[in-house]
Amino acid sequence: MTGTSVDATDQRTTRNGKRNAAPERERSECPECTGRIAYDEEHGERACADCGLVLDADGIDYGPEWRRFDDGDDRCRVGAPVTARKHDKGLSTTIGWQDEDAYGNRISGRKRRQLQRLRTWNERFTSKNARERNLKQALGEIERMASALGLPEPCRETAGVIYRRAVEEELLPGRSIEAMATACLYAAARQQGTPRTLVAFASVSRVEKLPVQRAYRYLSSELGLKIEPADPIHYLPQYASELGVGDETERLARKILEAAKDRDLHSGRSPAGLAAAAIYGAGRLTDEGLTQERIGEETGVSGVTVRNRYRELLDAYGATRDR
DNA sequence: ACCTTATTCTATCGGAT
DNA sequence: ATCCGGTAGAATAAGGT
Repeated sequence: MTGTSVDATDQRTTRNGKRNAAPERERSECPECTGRIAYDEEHGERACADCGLVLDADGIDYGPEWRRFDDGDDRCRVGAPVTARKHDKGLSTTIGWQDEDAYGNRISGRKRRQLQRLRTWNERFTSKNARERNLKQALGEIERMASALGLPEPCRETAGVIYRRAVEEELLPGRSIEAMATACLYAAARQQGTPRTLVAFASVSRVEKLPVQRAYRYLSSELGLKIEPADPIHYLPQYASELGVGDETERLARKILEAAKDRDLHSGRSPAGLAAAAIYGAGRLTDEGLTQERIGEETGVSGVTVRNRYRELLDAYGATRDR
């Protein structure tokens, strides 16, 4: 398999499957002298162009990190993207199980025996030591649970990355692979904004809830995982389409949430609940005819929570507009 | 490992349009 | 008749010791 024959245009993905786009940096003014803020790519710093005040250091370079030396500026990657979901990052060769040649014809008994031997040895080489086998098992478990819970690919990928870090940091000895794998997936799901409850994980996992909880706590403290509460606005598009509300309502809900954010209504509240309440409140203002019950059905947020939130949200929204 | 605290959920009921 | 708003008690998640 040579990389050069791969169609270049489809391979423009990074390791985690995301597009290679730099996030926009907000253009702002220097708080000291109101000068222009410039971003220094080379040093990863954001600093005032006039007085030199450094606002943000150690930025991440989102640009492509490879170049090509022949003519052309098409800096595509070649080959399949590397994945953290396979214990060997998907780099190793696999030998198909079918006893067929490339044209689908049956192959002779002698060849079959040869293939069988090759498979056996390939297996022995690719997962040679205990550590690799553990990794293989854990990643298999992550895949299994993720499918059971319907978690998307980036989430599984992240879980794999976290698990690898846990292995590197030697967090595994003394605790079950299964619990740790479940905890990794739980963490990844939250990081990726597709959270599931701990109970849901316990139901698909082979271990109880408690060990998973402990493993997760251990993980997040030892690895310093920064898991921030999701922004309620992220839930809006999903909920809006499930409920079939119009663009107008969705836009209004977005405004309501932004107003709420200004007044610190977020702290401690569940993002999903806020999003659901915002849609309900917006629907009320635009006469969408949404009932609390229907919101609850589609979003999994109870009517009580919707009630408690949407009043606060509308108050905040009204107050912000009056100013 | 246990306990505390804030939040949300389920079930339920009275009142309003 | 359906929807809204409120309440009580259980469950949950997260943090502290």
